[in-house]
Amino acid sequence: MSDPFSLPEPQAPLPQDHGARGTHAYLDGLNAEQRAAVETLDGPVLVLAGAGTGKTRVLTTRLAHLVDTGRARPWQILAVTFTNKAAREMRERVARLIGGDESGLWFGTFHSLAARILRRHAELVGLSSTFTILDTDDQIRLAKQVIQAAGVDEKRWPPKVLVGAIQRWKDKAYQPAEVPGVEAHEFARGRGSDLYAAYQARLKELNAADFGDLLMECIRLFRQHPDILTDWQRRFRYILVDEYQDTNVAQYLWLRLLAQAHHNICCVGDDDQSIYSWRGAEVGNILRFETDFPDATVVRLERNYRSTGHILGAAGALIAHNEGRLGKTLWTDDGEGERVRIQGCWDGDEEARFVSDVIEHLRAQGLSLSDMAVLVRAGHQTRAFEDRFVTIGLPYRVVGGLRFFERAEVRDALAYLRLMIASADDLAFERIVNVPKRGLGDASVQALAVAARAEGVPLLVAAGEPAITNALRPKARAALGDLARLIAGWREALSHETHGEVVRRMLDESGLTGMWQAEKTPEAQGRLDNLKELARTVEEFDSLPAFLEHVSLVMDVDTRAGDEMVSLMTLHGAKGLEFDTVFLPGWEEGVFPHERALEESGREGLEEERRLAYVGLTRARRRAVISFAANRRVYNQWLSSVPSRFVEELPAAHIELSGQTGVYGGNRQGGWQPAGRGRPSDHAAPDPYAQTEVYDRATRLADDLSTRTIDGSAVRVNDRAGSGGTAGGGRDFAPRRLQPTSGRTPGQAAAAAKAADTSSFKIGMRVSHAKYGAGFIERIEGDKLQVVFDGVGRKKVIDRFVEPV
DNA sequence: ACCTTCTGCATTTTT
DNA sequence: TGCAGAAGGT
Repeated sequence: MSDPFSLPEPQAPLPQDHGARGTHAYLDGLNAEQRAAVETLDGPVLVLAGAGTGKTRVLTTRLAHLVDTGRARPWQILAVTFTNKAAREMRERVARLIGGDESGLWFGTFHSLAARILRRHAELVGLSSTFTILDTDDQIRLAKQVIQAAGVDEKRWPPKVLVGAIQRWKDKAYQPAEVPGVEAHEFARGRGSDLYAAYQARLKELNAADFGDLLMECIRLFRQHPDILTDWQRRFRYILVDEYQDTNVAQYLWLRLLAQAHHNICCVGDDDQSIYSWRGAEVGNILRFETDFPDATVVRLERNYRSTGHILGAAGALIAHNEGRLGKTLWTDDGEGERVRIQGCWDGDEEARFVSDVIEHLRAQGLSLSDMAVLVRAGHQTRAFEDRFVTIGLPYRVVGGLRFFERAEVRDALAYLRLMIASADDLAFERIVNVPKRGLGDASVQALAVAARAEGVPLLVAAGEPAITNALRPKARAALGDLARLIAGWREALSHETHGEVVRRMLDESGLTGMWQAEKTPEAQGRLDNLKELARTVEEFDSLPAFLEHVSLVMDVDTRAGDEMVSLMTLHGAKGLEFDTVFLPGWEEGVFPHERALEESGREGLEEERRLAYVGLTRARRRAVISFAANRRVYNQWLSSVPSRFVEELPAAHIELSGQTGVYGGNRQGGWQPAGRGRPSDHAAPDPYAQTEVYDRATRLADDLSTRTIDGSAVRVNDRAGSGGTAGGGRDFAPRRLQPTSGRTPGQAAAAAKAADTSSFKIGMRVSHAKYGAGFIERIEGDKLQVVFDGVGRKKVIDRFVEPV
């Protein structure tokens, strides 16, 4: 990886055009539309690329074509993606196409590219080129200080909310003075923009930028310094943008500034997959494209290479319920394939059981777990599936959950590193001043802050100056002095030791390692491992600043796919991915579409939810399985719900209903097999679509619950929904709250207690599990064990999946 | 200064 | 329900 602060390379003579159209091998196999999108090199191009229509191929081929025809050298091309993962993948594919010379390409996310530009000219926006990029924690801490300094009640106006408001303003590229009065009024009765201004001022003092600043300050730079803008415009002769439907106003302005001289901008997007409006994305940017670039060529990619006919049919019919689309109809040459399966379940547990049954069934047919994914609306929904998968020992991976660089212990270590690089990073200092504990509480830090402010120096500098800390207790003075000396020592060591060595030394000498070694909790080992991993990762970078830059901008760590595991992730996280089999649970009114989306954004919100459903369906290559539950335990309460309206919107011709027919509509189906596979061998797992067993159990449960714990409204829901002949109880039924019970029924509790004796496992016993490794038993309930695994934490497993160690 | 208890709160999505 | 942050006790 090259130095993040380096300039793009100077221009070099262009190679000759390799010849007439069509002689380029990489163009073979493109369809006519794709080819048009690739070969229309000059002028603005808008590619409306439906799901699975070869969008990435078009983008990468176009990049290769630009280089290959000699229109531009790699470093004259700016390629912008929405995620780091997309950038990585595309870079690799381009490298393959153009044979390795892709290193000069300016390839990355909006934020990383903007940061790169901003570093070059940081002084012009009041920063130095070594400015730090704040994470969310830092932002909130800073907002809190600003709120306190302004004497605003932080109970009524929480820092988190201010950060949210500032972020939204920055998404629209509003400087503090530009925030419209109405919006400024949203926070603290009109003080919003003042607080925003104070926040910005503080950022400059800290020589720091938050995420939104990267773009907004870059725009300010371009606007205030036309000569600099012109340089960059000349530099980037061609611009490519991926996922254009997800760009916000600031990103749009940024692009427009860069492209307005030559108009060689190619944007690829799909209005039907716009799912980030809540984060400031403007679908309108797609519509505006043709207004701002009147001579734009518009190419539609509608031929789908991913999914079967039934899946496309279902998805297409669903999305057709949205208004105000640009309008595309995906089609395929492939066969119809299997219909989209729709399964009603009694409750969330049954739904998880159902999904895991189907997965095992498919696995028994020889399908790979890595080709299957469960896509949920909200992160917490993965939990029910995790519990189930752990219970039956099914390997899975949660994608996009806790991220490495967001763990507390990693952030602490990073704060130390930041201080080694930049003394002025007060936020980092505050984070670690008492981590590990060194007897420096609030009082001491406050006193230090006062003294530092009086001297006009950063906290770290003040801590190291006895003359400044003389007002503090001797003990605190000594502790601060030690801390400052330690950090100074590491910084000095950077000049003659490798940064990897220094980082390892820092972990030990700071006491971070010792702190976690001393901790007896089961998680401690995992945290120590993370710190080791951090030190190892640091060594992959040329320098500490380069590493920190990477951390701030690329929060993810490449999760090794390909393992034999089911993927579990949110619908948002699944954008851009594809799987043979996709499970879409939780299709219930209130959950999906999400109640809050409707409350907050009305019809717009609904349409975005529908696009999310569309994204989910179109992830599937061969099989999509939708499910919903009639009852769900939310917190402490039972919530009864009706199927999502999206279920109803799927045309009968493309779907197949099954299961839970007593609650929601006709039982039309017996068993099924995956299409195109061999005959069912001896069923290792029961065919989950032959649902009589589940149905019986559900009916028993229904009787049980309605007599014991559910009041009349639940029975009404069941009756009403059950009388309908179709899937879906209708959009008229609002979710109904049922009488809360205290966790479980008395019968269940008694049964669990009784069963506890019969196990051969004992509390406190060490056991090991295929996925989680070793741990000790904390609780026993029948055949279920609650085990605290080392480095993983508390999990419930079934006893036959663990062995005594 | 640190630890415990308690309350009160939220539960959408994240570069 | 379960966590995070605040208050209160030692």
